[in-house]
Order: sequence, then structure tokens, then C-alpha cells
Amino acid sequence: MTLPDGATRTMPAGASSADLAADISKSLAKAAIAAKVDGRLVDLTAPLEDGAQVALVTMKDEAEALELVRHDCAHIMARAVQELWPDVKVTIGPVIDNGWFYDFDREEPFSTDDLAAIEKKMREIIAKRDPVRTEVWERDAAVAFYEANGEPYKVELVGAIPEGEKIRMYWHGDWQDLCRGPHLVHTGQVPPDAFKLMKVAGAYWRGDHRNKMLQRIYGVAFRSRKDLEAHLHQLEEAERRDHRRIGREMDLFHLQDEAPGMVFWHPDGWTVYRALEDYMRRRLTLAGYKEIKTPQVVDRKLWEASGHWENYHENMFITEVDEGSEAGAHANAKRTNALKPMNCPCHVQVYNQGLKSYRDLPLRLAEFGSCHRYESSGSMHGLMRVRGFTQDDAHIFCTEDQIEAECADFIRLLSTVYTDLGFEDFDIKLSTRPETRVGSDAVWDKAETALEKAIQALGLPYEVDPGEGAFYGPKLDFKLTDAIGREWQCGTFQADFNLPDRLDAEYVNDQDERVRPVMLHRAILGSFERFLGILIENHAGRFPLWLAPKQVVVATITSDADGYAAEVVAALRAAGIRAEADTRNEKINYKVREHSLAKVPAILAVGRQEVENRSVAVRRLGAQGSKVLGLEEALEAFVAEATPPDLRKA
RNA sequence: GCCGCAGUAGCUCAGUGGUAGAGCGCACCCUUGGUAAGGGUGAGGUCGGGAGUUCAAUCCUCCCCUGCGGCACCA
Repeated sequence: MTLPDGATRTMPAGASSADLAADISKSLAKAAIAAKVDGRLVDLTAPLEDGAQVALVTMKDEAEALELVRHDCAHIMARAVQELWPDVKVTIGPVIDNGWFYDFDREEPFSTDDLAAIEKKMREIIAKRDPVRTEVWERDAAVAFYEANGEPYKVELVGAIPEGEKIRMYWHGDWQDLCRGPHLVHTGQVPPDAFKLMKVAGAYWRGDHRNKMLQRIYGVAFRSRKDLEAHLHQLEEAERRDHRRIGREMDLFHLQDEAPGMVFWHPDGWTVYRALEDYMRRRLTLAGYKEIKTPQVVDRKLWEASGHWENYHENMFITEVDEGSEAGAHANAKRTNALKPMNCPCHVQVYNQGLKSYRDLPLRLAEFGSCHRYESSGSMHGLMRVRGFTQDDAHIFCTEDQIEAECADFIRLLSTVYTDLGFEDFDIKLSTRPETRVGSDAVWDKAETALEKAIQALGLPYEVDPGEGAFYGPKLDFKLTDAIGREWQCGTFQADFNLPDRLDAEYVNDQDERVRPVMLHRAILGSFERFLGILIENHAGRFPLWLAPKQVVVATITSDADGYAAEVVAALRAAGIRAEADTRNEKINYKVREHSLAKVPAILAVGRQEVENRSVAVRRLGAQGSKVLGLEEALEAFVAEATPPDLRKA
């Protein structure tokens, strides 16, 4: 055997990594939890082949240890559940980020009390330090075993294992599970204080909604109690940043029963929205886009022509008129309209007005397009998934040869926008042709190459997702990373060979022939609603000054300063700053506390001294004390800082 | 849409088979206070909607709506 440091060791035939560890040292024998043989994680008890490269894995090897601990937690939990309720049928339980889940089939739902009982039972199992044994079974024996034990899901799983692959059974105590492995040496290697059962949820067997809904229990597990606590703390942090909570606390927006999934923007929320929209408008104009506005209610005929009626009908809001006599007399009863779920067909209508020449291309039509989609009730989530939303949408009509340059320009624009908005990193994914698609292979070749070359020319890393493109063309998806490391897919760039054809878009080329343009769908933010949700969570409500709804509050210390405060606010507003006066009959402590909690970036306290000196005492959000500045000086500083990033002088 | 949980004052939440409570917020009064809660008084609820059981329902049962956590969906 060769060890990681290059040393070699000779072991008797049939020896395992455990034997090897014991041969090296007593402490290693105790610390070893698995082995990496020729780069593959295996059970410590697995026999070694002659000449193998062996690295012993201990709890110090983070990635491997977590994988093993979480995996064993899944099994120990399943065993605990079956010990508590022998009728429960087991299914699958994989390792996921931070932990694991296991799906069970049980008539009665698991309660919170049940979770506590399961956790307790798991700790008992861990305390038993039952050795984990593995056996390789014949397929028929495994099927017969599970049939005899009334485990239909396991029977199905055994059947799904490809021919030629070994069927492994893992045992600890009297309990067994079908599993690929590897596992820890004994159940006692799972730290008993570093895991926690988190929640119960429904999940379809094999992820298919036509199948039975099972009960999934989620757990998290780490190597130490400290790591677990750090993780729970991080969850609290995410909770603290939740845009729904912050949206209420900062009075940005609300949602209500009468309009599920549609946002009521409050003055402060709408201020942030407009700051973002104005910024985007300037960026788009600078990049050569023309802004348009198209109807929200459009006759069914257009949606039939575009193909949306056939393929997207279930997600569309359709207008209907009651059949009562009065309503029947309504002129609109004769036609069926739909709220637009996307802007593209309308944009083609704009394009189609007037015959276009190749000299007009590329034509970039942008719209802050208000769309409605009938999202299923269970999928809505605050601002992140809504039924009424506004896309920063645009469609570029161009020739096939222009795709690459347009794509490169788009990525540059997107990168600038993300940077301006405080997101440093983003990932790119290229999705290529799926099985069923429109357009010739030649066109697909050209478009896929164009997208790929555009990314490469910019020297950006990317991933390819083969077969994941839309039926109408290849696409790029852009995922940004927020302040606490979460990823959000926002930007998209999609070539479309379908819609121009369906809606009969054309242009005259330099040979005086009428040909189809390529249509490029693209968005940077995705939807304003969702992006604002992301911004709120990214900043935890503490927006940079240029986006903050209230930028400055002028708070009086005594009522003697009321007049001066009004003057300061007027001066700030004249300079374009969103400022308000707080002249309420409250102490300065109270005002500071309240506006700090409201995340106002700057509080200017004014009392007798400030009136006298024509100054302001500036307290910045998060800072402890204040700094006295002359009024003019403060104005200048705020104006500079409140300037949107695209308008700043280099 | 599916599974589970929840819905009580503007917000956060307590509570009981006999017509409801706290803190914060809000209004008014006193206080003019120098950087994260000064004091007092008061208003405010069809206990998500509907049906049922009961002498009596905010509480028990059923249906619906909405929200929350997942799953499924996201041409």
C-alpha cells in the first residue's frame, strides 16, 4: 500500500484500511472513520487491493467527515423512526447541503413532539456504538427480503439498480438499509450533540407529483456542537434579513388576500423601486436600447399566434365576462383577452410596424414590462415569486451574425449593473439544444457557438448544461452571489428562432430578400419585485445612500430648532436628497433610536448650537457618535454620496 | 396543485366552551430633553370567511380563503 506521504507498507492479503490504521498507530486506529482508496471514499472495513493508494480519513478531513456523518445520521434517523413506529415504511435519505433528509411513508403526520422523540432515540442509537456492517446481496434475495418486510419502496429501489452493480446492505444493530455506502465504523462516531432535526415536509415519492406524497424529515449535522450552533446562527441571520420582515418593518410594501401575489408598494418601497428603475433606464439608454411600452390586456388571437395559448395557458390570467344578461351585453363578452405573461409577442408587434431593413439591425427594444402569471398557490413567496411583476425586459432583433457581438455587449452591461448594485460575483451557465426543438441544426450550431465565443472573449468562466436550452434556442443564465453567499438566478440571455417565425417578423437583407431576424430575449434583474427582494436581503435593509428611501432625517433636539430644521430639509431637498424633518415632541435619544431602527442612513441632529453655527450633527447608521459639520459641507458630502453609481465622475 | 403547520388590536404575541389580554405603535396632556425607549391618560378587536355540534363557539367538527415550511411547477 502507498500512503499519502509516499511511504509504502506491506499488509497481509485481505487486510482492510482498519488493519492498516491499526498497524500504523493505536490513536489512528481509533480516529479513523473511513478511507480514501485511489481517491474513492470507502468503508474502513473494506478489503484493500494490492498496490492501492490509501489515505485514512478522520474527523479532521472536513468534506469527507461531513459526508459520512450526515449519511449515517440519515440511517440512524430511519432506524430511530422504525424503532419508534415499526409500521413506517422507509424510502430514501440522501445527504444534502448542511445535512440530510429521509422520506418516510406513514399514515399519521410527524409532529414536533415526534421529532424530539426521534432525536432522543437517535442519541440512544449513537450511544450504543453499534458497528456498521456491510453485505453484498443477490438481487432476488434483496427483493424477497424487502417484500417479506413490507418495504415496497425498497423493492422498487432494488429493481432500479442497474444490472451488474452490487446490491449492498448496511446493518447496525438489528436494523438494515439498502445503501451504496460508505459509512462510519460504528454509530458512536456520529457526534451526538452536533445534529438537529429541523422540519417535516411533504415530498412526492421520486419527486413525481403523480406519486404518493411521503413525509420528509430534514436534519442538519456537523462535526461539532460549535459548528451546529454557527449554522443555526446563520439561519437566524437569514431570518433577520428576510425581505418580508424588513419590508414590513421599513414600511416598504405589503401583500393582502384580495390580490395574492401582487405587491402594494408603499411610498418608501416605491422610492427604492424608482431609484432602481431610473438607474436601469439610464444604463439601457446608454447601451443603445429604445424604451417602449406595450399593452397588458391582449386578445387571445395574439397568444394563439405566439404559441403561448397552447403552451402557457395554465399560467395566464384570462379575462372572462359573466354570463348574466347585463354582462352579456358588454362588448368585451365577444372576445377573450389575456393579461400578458411575457412581453415578447408585443415587442414583435412593435417591430412589425413598418418594413425593417438590415440597416435597422440590431434593434434593441426595452420595456419595463408589467406581466402577470398565474403562479400556483404553493409557489408564491414574498417578492421573490409573485403573480404580478415587472421585468427589465428587452428584445434585440438582429441577424445571426450579430448574435455574438450583442451577447458580449449584454454580458458587459450586466456585469456593470451587478457591480453597481453591490454584487461582485456572478456565474454563467450555457444551456444548449434540447431533444425537442425548432430551428435547423445549422442555426443552433451558429447560435451556440456565438454565445460561447462571446463569453470566452470576455475571459469569463462558465458552465455548460447540455440539453437544457429552451426549445426555441440556446440560452445563458446568470447567477449572482449575495452578501451571505446565496445564489440568485437573475439575468438571462436567450436566442429565439421560433417567435419571429410564428409572428412573421422579417427584414430586408442586403440582397433585397425578406428574411427572419433572430430575436434575443434578455433581462438583467429579471423582475424588479424579485430583485428588490434580493437587494433588501443583501443589504439587510441598510441600502447604500443612493437607493435608500429616506436618505436623511433632520431631527430637532429642542423645538427652538424647528425653523432651522425646516431650512436644512429644504436645502437638502433642493440638492436632490430625500430628506425629512422630525420635529416631534420627543427626546433626541428616542428619535435616534427610532430612525436607526428604520435604517435611515443619516440622522442630522440640530439643537441650539447648530442653529447658532449653521451646522448639523451628523450621525451615520451603525456609527456610535456624531460629527458636527457646516451645513454647506454636509450638503456637498451627501450629494456626492447619493449620486447613483452611473452618474458619478470617474 | 400536494403534505404539514398557522390565522386573536396597526405590529409581535398570550388566552378561555360562558360575548378577550400584554408589550410596542397610535391619539391627547405634561415634559424642551444633546445621540438607541421621559411620564400620564385614552382610543382601538364580527378572535380570517362560511356551515355544523351545543343552552352557549374565538375555543370542538367540516368546507373555503390567505400565509408559512417543504414538494411539484417555473412554455
